[in-house]
Amino acid sequence: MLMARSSRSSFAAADVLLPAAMAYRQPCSGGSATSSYFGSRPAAPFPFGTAAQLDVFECLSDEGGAVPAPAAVPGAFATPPPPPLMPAERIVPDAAAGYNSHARSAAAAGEGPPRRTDRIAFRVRSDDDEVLDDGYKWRKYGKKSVKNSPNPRNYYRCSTEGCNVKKRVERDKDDPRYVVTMYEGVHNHVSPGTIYYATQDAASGRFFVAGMHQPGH
DNA sequence: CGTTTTTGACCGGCGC
DNA sequence: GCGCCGGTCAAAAACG
Repeated sequence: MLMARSSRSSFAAADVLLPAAMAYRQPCSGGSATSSYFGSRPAAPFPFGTAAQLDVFECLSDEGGAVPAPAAVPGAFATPPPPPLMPAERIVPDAAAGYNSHARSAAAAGEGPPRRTDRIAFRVRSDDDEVLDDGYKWRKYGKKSVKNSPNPRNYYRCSTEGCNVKKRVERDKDDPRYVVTMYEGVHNHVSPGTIYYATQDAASGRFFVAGMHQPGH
């Protein structure tokens, strides 16, 4: 079967600015593009452009459920999954519930204290592509149809060695124009296509994290 | 030729 | 205990 690979998401009109961690995806040809399962049409070179319509519907952790958006990383490394900088436009209870359920299972699976994981779910407007290209390189390792959705759920793992970040992607059952992406874990490396650096404002002491695409990469 | 995708099987948790 | 369900594995195929 011929699969379209390395196609990129093209999203509808922008509503919300994307978090810095994912806002700048370089259109580097020939590599490191997030693999795509459903997408098959040519897409914009910049999947996000400057922004995309995005719903961050919940940020979950094993410690106490919903947590506020992760603080910006005041350094250049250990870039977290795309942090929700914007308030949720809409809560998607089913998907969040499913994720909570999984969190419980994961915690119960091992003995001892529940492991700390960072879980974030996004809901992104995407008419024709399933995969949210966030600058990391993902390897698909599973696909499963889920009970309450006509759409299959796809499982991805960060293909960088030693990085155990996972994400699952499924189309919103209530509104097929949206794609729900759930991240689990924190990358222990920099995005392959992106350099992040931080500068500190002398006056306020605030850090500004910027993403720049690496020249020639 | 190395990497990624595909897909059915397998496994563990949970509810009944 | 059993069946359902979601998540992962792994071998083969496909792709660049």
